Amino acid sequence: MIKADERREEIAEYVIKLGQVRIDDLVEHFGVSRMTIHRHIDRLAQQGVLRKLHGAVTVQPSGLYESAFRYRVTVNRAEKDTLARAALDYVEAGQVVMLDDSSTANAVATLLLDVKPLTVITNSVATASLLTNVDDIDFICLGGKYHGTYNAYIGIVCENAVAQLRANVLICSASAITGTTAFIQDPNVVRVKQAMMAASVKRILLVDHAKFDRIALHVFDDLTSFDAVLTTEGLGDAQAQHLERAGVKLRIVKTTAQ
Amino acid sequence: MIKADERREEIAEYVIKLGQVRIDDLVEHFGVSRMTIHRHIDRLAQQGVLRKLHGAVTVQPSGLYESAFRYRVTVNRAEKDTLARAALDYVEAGQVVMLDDSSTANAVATLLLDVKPLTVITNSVATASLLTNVDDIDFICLGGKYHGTYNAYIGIVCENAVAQLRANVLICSASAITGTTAFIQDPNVVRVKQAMMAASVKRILLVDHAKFDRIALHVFDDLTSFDAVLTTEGLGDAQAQHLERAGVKLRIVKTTAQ
DNA sequence: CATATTGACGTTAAATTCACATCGCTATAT
DNA sequence: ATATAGCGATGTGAATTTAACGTCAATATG
Repeated sequence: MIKADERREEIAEYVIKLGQVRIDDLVEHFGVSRMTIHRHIDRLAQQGVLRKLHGAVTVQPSGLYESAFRYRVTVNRAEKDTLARAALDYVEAGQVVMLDDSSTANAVATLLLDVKPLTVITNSVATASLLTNVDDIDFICLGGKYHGTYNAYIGIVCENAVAQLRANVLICSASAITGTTAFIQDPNVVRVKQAMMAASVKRILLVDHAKFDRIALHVFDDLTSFDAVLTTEGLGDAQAQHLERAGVKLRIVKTTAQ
Repeated sequence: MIKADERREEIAEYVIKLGQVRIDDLVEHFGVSRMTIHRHIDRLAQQGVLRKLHGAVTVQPSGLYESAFRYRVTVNRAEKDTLARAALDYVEAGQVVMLDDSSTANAVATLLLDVKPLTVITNSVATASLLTNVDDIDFICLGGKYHGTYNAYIGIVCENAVAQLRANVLICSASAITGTTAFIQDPNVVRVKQAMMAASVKRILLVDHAKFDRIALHVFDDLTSFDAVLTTEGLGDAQAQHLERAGVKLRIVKTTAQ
């Protein structure tokens, strides 16, 4: 288990060093079976470190080191993946999808690689580097002032850019939920997200259950504004019923053992 | 897929070396069918590396292939560095600097890391990843539709973003120069660059001498619109004098042996 | 008109996935 | 202490999918 993680890290470093490597080279270099290499790079690709081609793997275009070592940090990855997979139900090929700068939305982006063709819009740098140079995905980056804390572009430039666009569906997250209100910590981020809400026909909110009964500094929006609020198991039945009575389109996604 | 990539690279090198090659020669030289050669060069032409004639292929006449990211030749690296170093004379700490998506401007960005504090604006993905998370550099990314050929964001979203900003100095490049006119291959790129011109107080153009006496599809601007036009040694004296008489603020930068 | 180019289709070779077997380790019960 | 059940990582070979290329007919070009 630890050994596999280390092996993956070795593979990632090797690929990052060479930029692009053939699968057979990896097989030879690491002296394991082709199947094992596939399993490793599948996982690395899912984490957004590498990209799988046919017969070869490449590194993600930008943010190399960062993403190379980010895959260790993976907080709540299983829950994020679960939510992300469920979010795919709201996306169809050919649509315009807007993603915010949350790590949950980034998880959705990795899955969107299989829902082509698609136009994707985001202000997240991590998501941007996932989606550049993907065939059959038109990618539009929302510019703005770079903010390292969020690894995203925000500010008035970003808000104005959003206002010029329209998406079929917005997939986003929030910092905290209390009652039927979603909160965000940073006021500038709130403005960007609100602009995204206004620019999207359908709006999906992804929040793991741990975000409930907590507050953050700024009000983002009411849960009833969303066409679906997806959360993970662990929300009390009473609370779930209360939300549904208040008109929230709640959907509790069961964690799928995979 | 990887094999085809390598084959395409071979073809590109072969054509670049010979300048112009007949399709049948490629068929014979690589020992594959005519259809396959066509498919390869179609893709290379789409990437802007080659140009298709009837029965033959040539290299893209305007040096566009330099910016096709995979084929960005490192031959002119020294000249770009020379120009970039000279461009630093026009930047002071504390200013707002705008950079276009040229590889020359990207070279400037690497040097800007030592001129802090600074605010930098660009639409180049390569430059963006250079400047994120640098202390004392405020970075603003110009969003827009991602274009893999230039590895940059362009389009109307980008133009509008530029229009919201003002920079002390713009540092940019062009595809080709004829007389006192600077050209760019892609019309959408032209619009972004023109917006950048309008948004900057001072404008600096960096072009190596090989760009002179060549044309590209679209007019960018007149050389007299720039506050300085920097180029490398190799421009004829007569031509230099002619440009200066026409009012171009020309500066020929000597290559520093380093 | 001759030749170049494109498009549709089939073939082949290769890569990838899938189902299943094995191995090694750990935890737990006897 | 030993046995053994469980889990994860790995390997194997067949089945499936995908990419690359060639052929030929239809179309476009000079």
